[in-house]
This record gives sequence, structure tokens and C-alpha cells, in this order.
Amino acid sequence: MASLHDSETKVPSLYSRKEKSLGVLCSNFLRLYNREGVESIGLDNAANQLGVERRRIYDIVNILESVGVLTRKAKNQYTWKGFKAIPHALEELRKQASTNDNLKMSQYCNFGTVANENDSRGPSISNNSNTDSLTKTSGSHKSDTNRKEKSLGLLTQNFIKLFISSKEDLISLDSAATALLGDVHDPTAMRTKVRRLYDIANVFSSMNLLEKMRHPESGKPSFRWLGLKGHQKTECTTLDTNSSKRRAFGTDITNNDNNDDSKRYRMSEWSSKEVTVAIHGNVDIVKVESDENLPPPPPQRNSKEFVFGPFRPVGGASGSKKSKQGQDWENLADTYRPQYRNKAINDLFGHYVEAWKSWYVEAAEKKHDHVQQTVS
DNA sequence: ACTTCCCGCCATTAT
DNA sequence: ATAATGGCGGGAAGT
Repeated sequence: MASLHDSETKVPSLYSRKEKSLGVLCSNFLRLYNREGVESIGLDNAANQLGVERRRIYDIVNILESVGVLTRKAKNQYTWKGFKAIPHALEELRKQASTNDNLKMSQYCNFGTVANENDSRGPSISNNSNTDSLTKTSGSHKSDTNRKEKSLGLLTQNFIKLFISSKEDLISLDSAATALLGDVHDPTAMRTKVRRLYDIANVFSSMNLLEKMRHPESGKPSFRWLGLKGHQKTECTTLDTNSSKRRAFGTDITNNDNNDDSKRYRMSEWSSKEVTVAIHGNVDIVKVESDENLPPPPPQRNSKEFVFGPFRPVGGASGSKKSKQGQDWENLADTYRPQYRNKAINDLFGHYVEAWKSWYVEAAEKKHDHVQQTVS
């Protein structure tokens, strides 16, 4: 038994990979939580609000935690620290970077194809005794070794260290991967490492911490670390100075959907009330963390066609994970069908620029964070 | 063809 | 055992 009523009416493909990039997801994530009042983030809630699978949230969260924007509080719970925490995190990384001096970032200028692999010198970055809080919860288990060493979080920090301690400010991901890999000359490992770096680079680009550009001479795609100064005093009042090249997240995404016409998912207005809530309603979402009663949503009211991020296969080929509250699936599938998923996506026009101003100002204050639990 | 990198299988680790 | 995390790399979209 299997497919019964499946119409192969595969729409040519209205699917756009770019709309689902980690960069866009990160922008949405930030837009969703970077508001006053937010101080706790529930992963379930985040996944629902953003309309993505859990796995993706882990990616975002791990990277953001690497720069201090978030910290793990407990299972399924993260504490929002905000952009203002970035300076300190970066400072820590800088110190660590100078501590372990060997950052062999010599010339990895490979021209041609295979190129030379004569180096193999320099264990590069392999920090261990991190005073940083990134490491995690209760630990003390000696077993954590290997797994954590390959974590996205650590890779992210090392990636940053590479930039801030390198003489060159333009680094290609290949170079970075080589440096970060130490001496392992394994093509497979290399490819995987590069994949991860792309992930990281994309979210940092969306935060304007990094900028993608082609290297003047070699023409190879590279990244430049913008870090803090990338924004704060960029003269011009509003609007960032960044000239959206081709792939800039944040503000641009708006035009993204404006592409042609057939963009099914009603992105037009997804409920005016929701917009209102999102804009100035005091983050209602924050308190929802507990119940997370957002129903898993089968957005398609028609036959089969994923719209935009509707994962959560209710009964697909894979073993469906049944939700504890799977009572009204059918019910809400038709009768009740709010707009949780890409709601944030529509909120694209919010510029995060102001956020930068905020945290920068507060950074000067260096105010000790006070834990204030809003009444739930 | 090559580059970028989303998706989700499934190993690990926490409960 | 189940749930939460998160490596990892196949392979498809994008250039």
C-alpha cells in the first residue's frame, strides 16, 4: 500500500532554493526575536513560527550562539542576548586567537586545479580549554571529545578567528577549509568542511558580519569580515551602505517574491491582524513557548504541493512523528488554518540596521544583564 | 561543468 | 525507551 491518489501534477517548479537558505532563515529568526521583551526562545516555537524543520533551527541557533546572540538555557530553551552581546563574544575570540598563535594562513593561492599540497604544517586552530560559555551544559563528561570538536559552533568560532587574525581580509572558503582542517588532506573531509562554511558564511552575511565578494585578481569568490565596524558609524543615516550585490539578504528579500507573478503561496497579506501583532504587539510568541500549541500545518488545501516550508510530513513515507496533540489534525487542516509558517517571511522589510545601533550603544554601557522573567 | 548548499537520514546524547 | 541534538554528505538548484 502506498500511493493511491497521487497526481503527478508536479508544478514545473515554483520551488526556489534561495528562499530557503539559512541566510534568509536567519534574517527571519532575528526579525522575530530581536525585539524588546524577548528573552526566551523555545525551539519548537521558533520552528513553527519560521516554518522550518527543527534541524534548521539547530543550525541557526548554534551559529548565533557562537557570537553570543544566544545562549542555551535548557532543553529546548535558549536565552536571547541580542546583538549587544556580539562585541564581547568577538573580543573573547580575539583573545583566544592570539593565544594559540599558530594560524597558518600563508598563501593558499592555488591556481589551476589540483594544485600543490605541500604544506601540511600547522595544526592550526584547535582550541580546547575554552573559557567561553559556548561549551555547554553540565558537562564534565570526558566523552564529549570528538563530537564537540566538530561542532558547527566551534567551527564557526574558528572561522571567525581565522578572519580576525589573518593579515588578509579576503578569504575564500577553500582556503578557510584548508586552514581549519589542519593537516587532513582528505578531499571528502574538505568538501564537507566547505559545505559547513557555506552555511556559516550565509548566516553571517545575512547579519552583515561578513560580506561576499570576488577577489580582485583571482576572481575567486571570497569573504571579507565586516564585524563590528561594518555598521555602526557608516555615516549615512538610515539604510546600510552595503550595495546589495546580487545576493543580499535582509532588505532585498522583499523583491525576491516580487519576481513574476505565479508565486502561489499567498504572501500578499497573510492576515492583517497577524501583521499587527508581529509589528507592535508585544511579542506574543515569547510566552507561547510553553504550550507551543501551534498546530502542524498542512497548508495545502489542495492536493499535494508543498508550498513553502511545510515540513512535518504528517504521514509521508517516513515514519511520521506523532505529535502529542494530534487530535485535531484533520480538523484544523481544513477548518482552522492560520498562518504560522511563513509569516515571518513576509515581514522582510524590517531593517535590522537599527538593531545594530541599539546594541552598540548598550555595549558602551556594559550593563550587567538582569534577569527578568516576564510573567507567563 | 563547477559552485553553492538544502534536505533529511541516522548516529549521538540527553531525559 | 523516547526525545533532543546535530554530524554529514547526496545530489539538485544556481551560475
